[in-house]
Amino acid sequence: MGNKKYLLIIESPAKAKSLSTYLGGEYEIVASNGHVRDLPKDSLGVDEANGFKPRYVILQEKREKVMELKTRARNYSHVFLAADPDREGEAICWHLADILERPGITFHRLRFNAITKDTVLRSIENPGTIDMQLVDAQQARRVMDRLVGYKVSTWLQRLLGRGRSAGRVQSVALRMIQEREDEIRMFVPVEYWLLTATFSQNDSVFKAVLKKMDGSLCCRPGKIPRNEEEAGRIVERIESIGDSWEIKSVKTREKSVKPPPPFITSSLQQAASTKLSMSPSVTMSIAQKLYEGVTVPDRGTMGLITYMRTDSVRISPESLQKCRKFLEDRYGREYLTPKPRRYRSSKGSQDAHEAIRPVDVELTPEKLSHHLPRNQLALYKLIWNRFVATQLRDAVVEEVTVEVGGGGLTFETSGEKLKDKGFSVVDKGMLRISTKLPPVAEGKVTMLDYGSEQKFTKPPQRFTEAKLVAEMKKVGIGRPSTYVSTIKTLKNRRYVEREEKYLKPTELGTTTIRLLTKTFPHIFEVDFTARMEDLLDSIAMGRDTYENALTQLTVPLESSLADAGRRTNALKSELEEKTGENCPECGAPLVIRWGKYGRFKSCSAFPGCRYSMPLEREDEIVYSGRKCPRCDGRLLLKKGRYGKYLGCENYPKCKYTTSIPTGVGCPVPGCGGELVEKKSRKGRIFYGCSRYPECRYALWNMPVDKTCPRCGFPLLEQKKNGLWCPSCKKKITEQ
DNA sequence: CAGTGAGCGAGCTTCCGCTTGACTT
Repeated sequence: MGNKKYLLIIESPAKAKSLSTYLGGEYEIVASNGHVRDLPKDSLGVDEANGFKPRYVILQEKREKVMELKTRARNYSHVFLAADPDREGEAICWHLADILERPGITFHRLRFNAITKDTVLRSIENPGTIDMQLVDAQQARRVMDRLVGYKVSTWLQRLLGRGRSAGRVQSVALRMIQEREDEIRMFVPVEYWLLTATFSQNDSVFKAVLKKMDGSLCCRPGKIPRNEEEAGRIVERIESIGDSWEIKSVKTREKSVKPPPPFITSSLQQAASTKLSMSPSVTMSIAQKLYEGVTVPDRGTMGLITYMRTDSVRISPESLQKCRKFLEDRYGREYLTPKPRRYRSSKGSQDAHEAIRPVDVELTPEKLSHHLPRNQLALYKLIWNRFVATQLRDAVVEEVTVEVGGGGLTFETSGEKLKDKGFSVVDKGMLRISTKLPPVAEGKVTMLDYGSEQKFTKPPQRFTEAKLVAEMKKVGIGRPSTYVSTIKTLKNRRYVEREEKYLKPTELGTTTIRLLTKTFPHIFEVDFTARMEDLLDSIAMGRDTYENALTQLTVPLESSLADAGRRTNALKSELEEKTGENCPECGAPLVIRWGKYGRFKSCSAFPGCRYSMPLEREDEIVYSGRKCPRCDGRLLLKKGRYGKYLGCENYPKCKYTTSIPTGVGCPVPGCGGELVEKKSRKGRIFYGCSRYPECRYALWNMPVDKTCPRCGFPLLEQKKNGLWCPSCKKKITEQ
């Protein structure tokens, strides 16, 4: 205390640390660690009859923190509240002021959206007051989520057992996963054929695809040829043309490619997923470490990146200047864009933070390479590259399109060539270029070869976690701080499962979302959140009131709830599957119902009769008549933490387990084992020998049908080395 | 790149959004 004059409260401890370097000894800086007060957990906490008045309680886990804040605040008559300059931040400030209020204390609201000395000092010279309209908008958001969440979850639990949940965000996310699944299921592949030919001109050889026949497009879905017969007829026509093929045109077109915008939470998760195979949750925890900082020799401990939970692509002017200076020194002025390239944030963005960028461009990934763990370095590099690329000039790609004609048929091929590296000078991988074409010119060509290929249109892919986040961001549900936890909730509730890296709905998930969309058609759709956001904006702008907006928003909810209440029993019996069996105790029909742990067989006379029986589950299915090699018991298909496996029926007497056989023998000569499906610690499926650890043969994909040219040993396919012989311990290059 | 296992249940837990450490899953 002593020399301190003011108390300043901010959300994050890491920000508190940086602030203390800018503000002199007059300020005592404390972090609130996010929200400190919320609606009570164990009751609705909203007085609907009284203007939706909320009742708040101190968060259990923040009791100590609030005590600390109160004690500290006692020493000051001026308290600065510096939570993020957005809706949630405003509410945090108001809750804090409400808690710390006492005679003789004055609160000042600070708003800065980048932690630089300039912005912080400027905002401290012009402090404001708490914006109650913005606070009301947040309260309306909070209360609406509570009303939807608790009321619908309670109803859902009557149908599907305890623990089930529904919410404005999670249920729409589940719906997106389900709708994608439905599309895949409904998908009808369309057959089409590609007619290809290889041509040569002087020393150049290239492959082209038939594109037009007698002036109309072909070789694509819905066009001719649609089957083998039609393809055959075109092949005949190609043959009849003989050697009168000619390159009709060689067109070149230059296109410039802009660098992608700097990272925000969702795009960082997406890029880390595709380029580094990191899940969104892993990405966020690594990013958190980079943000909190690492110790760099000679520079002490410092945060390496700006805040990682952001939806803004804004870049602070200071860092922009520094970045451009750095790039000028490194690559020369000509590599820079003439004017700084700026990006505009999308609609619905709250813009409280900057984009995710390196705090100091001078700290290049190379400089840090010995001070960071590998995964942190990889993520930092991704962020650093993406940031500096924004200030570099466009790349230029030359696209060459070649048309070969003969007798009414036109073949086409194209290739790309990099004319100007532009921004990709920092990382080649930022630009994807298709293959080059050899040099050709208009005039005669020879057809060396031709053929036809059967193709089918492909169904859309399931969402990866990162793709789901990208989609949520696109439609405006969820926030940077909640993307990961929403997915986690869907998994915890057993609504979705991960298969490989893709999300798919479980039976429970499908049942749940069907019930919800049917019963609450206006709540669990993307438009509901959009409408809510519009109303929240109106509150913030003073065009509407808290109570009015909530009244409007609860109309569709209440009418659906009333309807749901009336239909509960009907829906409940609809969900009950008949078994055709009768209860052994009372003779009433047996039905399948949903319980806490999934479906089970129950007497329809419940609660009069309490007979119940577990369903025959997957783990009770005998797996293809295989016997346990230790005790001759039957092997059962089980589901464990690491996926499916086979276990002996005599468990726990016999603890034999093995993985799922593939029916393919182990290729190691004289081994006699069989390849089985396994899951690595990271969850990836691979195939290994059933005689492990005596035989250590293993591979990522199903056996490659190749043997070592030196010793005849079956080859492994390795990501790093390609084909690799485990016997010679050498990399094999294919001939 | 290598592990795995319970016998319940049908109404009292559930939401979204801010932040990090917390110990026993």
